Amino acid sequence: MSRQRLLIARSAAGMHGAFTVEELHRSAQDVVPGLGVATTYRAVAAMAGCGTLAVVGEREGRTLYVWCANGEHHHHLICTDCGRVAGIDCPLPEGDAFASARRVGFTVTRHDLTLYGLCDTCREDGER
Amino acid sequence: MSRQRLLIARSAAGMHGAFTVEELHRSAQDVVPGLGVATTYRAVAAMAGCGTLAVVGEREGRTLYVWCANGEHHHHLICTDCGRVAGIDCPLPEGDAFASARRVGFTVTRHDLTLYGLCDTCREDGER
DNA sequence: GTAGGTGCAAAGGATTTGCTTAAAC
DNA sequence: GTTTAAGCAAATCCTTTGCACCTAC
Repeated sequence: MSRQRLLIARSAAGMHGAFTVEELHRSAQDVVPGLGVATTYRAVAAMAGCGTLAVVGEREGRTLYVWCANGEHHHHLICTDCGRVAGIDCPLPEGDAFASARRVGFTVTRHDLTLYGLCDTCREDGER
Repeated sequence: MSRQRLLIARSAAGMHGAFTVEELHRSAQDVVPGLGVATTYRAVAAMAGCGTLAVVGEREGRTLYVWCANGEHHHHLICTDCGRVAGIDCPLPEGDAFASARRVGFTVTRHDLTLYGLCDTCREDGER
């Protein structure tokens, strides 16, 4: 692994909440001056491919990612105000989860779930 | 509502499974020769805004939509082979669904869930 | 040594926007 | 009559790609 990829990964791990490629790139440039955009895009693609980054929606046309070292199956909860992210266990009931899927003849192989809401800080700010 | 929007909506309703804007546009052009791409994009934005269309992922950089006349809260199950779509009830347990969310101080306001799998036809084709 | 990564700049391509004309109500 | 949308083309802008050079192993 190259120095750049390592430092990009470290920057990603240090991001607060969800981020765009552009934001990650800016952050990584603090540590790697002259870092090319393409390099960041390629690093993001690699990390997304191996599950180290996860897509959690988009903001104004830009894909949002989160650092996601935890390899277990889980989902993300995004604060719609500040972008803070929390990982949560899969809340889908195990066994008969997809009864309605079976009813229509489908076999479920994968699912994407993302929760949106307000973190405690932003909720309090809102009430103020 | 203009003739074009009506016919675009009708085309969307008639699409088999998930579709891109481009595919919808081609389909709508069969009924509205000379239809502009921008018109289709604007119609899609309007329909997505009022919930008549739902986003269900993407294919090669193009956003995938499904026709979604059912106003009730529900989710979609997409066949990864043929793109066929089935609407399903929300499988998230009502009451204590988001215990882990509360545990991290979040209030959940919204969630996106999309299931992927194989429809009966494609599963049988695969086994053959 | 060689396979994979980097930087730069140019290309690609989906989506949006400005503007004028035309249809809806 | 006004407001809303259509159609066309140009612009936008995120993302990818080609290429020559360099770094990791």
